[in-house]
Amino acid sequence: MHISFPDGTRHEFPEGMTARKALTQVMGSLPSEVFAVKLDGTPRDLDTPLQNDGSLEPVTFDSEEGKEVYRHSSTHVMAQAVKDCFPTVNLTIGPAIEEGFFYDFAFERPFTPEDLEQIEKRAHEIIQSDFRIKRIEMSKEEALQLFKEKGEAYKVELIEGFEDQIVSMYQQGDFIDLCRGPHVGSTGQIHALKLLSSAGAYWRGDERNPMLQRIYGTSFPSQKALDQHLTKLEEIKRRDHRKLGKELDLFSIQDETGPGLILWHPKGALVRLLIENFWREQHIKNGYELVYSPHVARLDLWKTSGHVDYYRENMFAPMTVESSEYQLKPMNCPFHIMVYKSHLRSYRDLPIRYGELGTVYRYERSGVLHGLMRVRGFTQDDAHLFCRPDQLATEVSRVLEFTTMMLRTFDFTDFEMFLSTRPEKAVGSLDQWDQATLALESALKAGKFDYRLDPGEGVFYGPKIDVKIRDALGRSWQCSTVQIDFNNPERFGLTYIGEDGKTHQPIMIHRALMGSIERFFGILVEHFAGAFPTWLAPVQARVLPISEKQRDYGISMVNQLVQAGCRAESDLRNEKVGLKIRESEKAKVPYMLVVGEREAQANTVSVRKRNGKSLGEMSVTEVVKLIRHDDPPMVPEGSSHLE
RNA sequence: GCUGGCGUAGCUCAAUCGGCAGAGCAGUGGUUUUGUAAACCACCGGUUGGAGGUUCGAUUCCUCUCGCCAGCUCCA
Repeated sequence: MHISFPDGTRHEFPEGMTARKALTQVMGSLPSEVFAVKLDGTPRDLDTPLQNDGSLEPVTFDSEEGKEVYRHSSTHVMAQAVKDCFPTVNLTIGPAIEEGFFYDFAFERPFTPEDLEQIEKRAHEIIQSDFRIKRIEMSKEEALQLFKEKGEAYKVELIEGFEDQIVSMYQQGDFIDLCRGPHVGSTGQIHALKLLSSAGAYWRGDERNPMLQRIYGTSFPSQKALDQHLTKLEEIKRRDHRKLGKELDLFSIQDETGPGLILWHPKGALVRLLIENFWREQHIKNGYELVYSPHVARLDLWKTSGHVDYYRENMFAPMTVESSEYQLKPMNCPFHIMVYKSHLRSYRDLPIRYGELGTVYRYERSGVLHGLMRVRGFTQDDAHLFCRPDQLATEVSRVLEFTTMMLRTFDFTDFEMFLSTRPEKAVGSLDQWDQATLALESALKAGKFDYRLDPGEGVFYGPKIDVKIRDALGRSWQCSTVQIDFNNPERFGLTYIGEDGKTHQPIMIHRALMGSIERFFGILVEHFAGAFPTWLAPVQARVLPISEKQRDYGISMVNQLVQAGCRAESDLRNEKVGLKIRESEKAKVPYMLVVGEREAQANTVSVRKRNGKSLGEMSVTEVVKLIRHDDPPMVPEGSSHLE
């Protein structure tokens, strides 16, 4: 039997030798960080017997597969600990997730923080005991018998759903769990484990099923790596846009106004205005025409568009006005369609691109609302493109290009693209869906964008490309979306006159680059930790006189800056400059301009950046240059606004 | 919507077993005239989210309700 290794070597082994022994032989000794293997590319236990020729490579925490195996074993350790502490719990499922793991237990009450402490302590003991983790295979009948005896009803339900007649289990100490595997060799290979939180979760994710008690945790190969992760969690808390939004006085959501409805305070509103101005400018440059549309419309319009049939659960209830029903808009598309329909269109007119910062209202279940990220009233940076079939791929390509340019301007340079295909609840023929999906795919390929498939995640009227961005903490957010729609042109009877003099149906593209302004703004706040780049900072410079003697000089500096187009203000309070600096620092003002006796004499200001760096004395003209330097889109591609 | 936790001054948070609701910051008035992340003094500030109940007495216990937080489901 011949086995090849990642270094390109091939070795011969007797049949049935375990992967562990084979690796040990080849590598001299098995490094302690190796806890699993990949056999022909599939993760397996170290003790998997080798049966045929194939390839073998060691698995460590450094790979995605490795992390998954490691966390999966971690959750088994946690489950064992829970069973030890609370023998009456029933086991359900416990997978690895992106940054850790969870396990769902059926238990008569929620776990308290004290319970978690106790469980974590027990988990550490289990790790100390270094139990060998053994794979056991048995027939479905035997497995059912075993879990029935143990009273593990959920496990029985799971096994009953299996098609295979052979079921695998993993055992460590006296703990045995149904599991596909693979796992690390022994519990001692989990080095740093921490339980993070507990919460309710439904069995099989369905709210009609019983509520289970889920415990979240994470694990790392070293305490240091775990600590780093915990520090990052702290950083996420520190940057929370809800916290910063309050501290920086950007926006509020108030009980009296209603949940999920945003009040933009002057500073937040100014940042939003800057974003929107940039957006409008760029759209005009890119061949879009801007339109406005009302916030309500006759319900009939939404019947025609299909929203009443396909989107009702997300719509506010209709209202009756003069005995006809009106609907608060959940989307902008029908309006743009009506603008298109207001004229007879020629093939020469296409593509037509209508853009609007359109505010929509959607009913969201109360439990899902979250700061600016998930709200009930928000503004989409929406556009609808109407084009001929032969223009479709080009238009999608242009949109993708425009999207990445826009996102780069806001310091997002790391994108992931997803192609979403037909969902179960959908309109239109399969043929139309195939055509549209193909067009999106060709645009992705033309732009040389890497992308992944998201099967069944399309919108009811067509397939889409979603763009996710990665923020400064490596979290990904979905903002941009490009959706093809064959359906609405048909529903609304859209036409254009072709070269042949006959009527044809245009294809529609729905697209948003930032998605929702509210959400995008929230993402920006967290990405920059509240320290907006100078071009977006609500206050770009604050003049700080040392004493009241420089009051007039300070005022004249501010006036000059404002005249030159900078957003500047002064802090003339009877306070020490230390306090003024502290407060400007907390307000994340990019430039602090200290003026005292010396500066007033020399007609300069002393420039201090918000990162604490001093740039020395400068004239106002130089400061203006400094501030205007990174106005978009003069920012060179790929450069970061972050300090 | 569901499960659990929480709701006290503009903000951040105290208040023992049910016994006069308190501090820092912010605000206001004054003193100080200040050199790169907090000068000092005084004052003001509350229907303890709302409604009901138990009690001699409720921030505290109970019921309902609104909102927030975490998670589930869903999603821009």
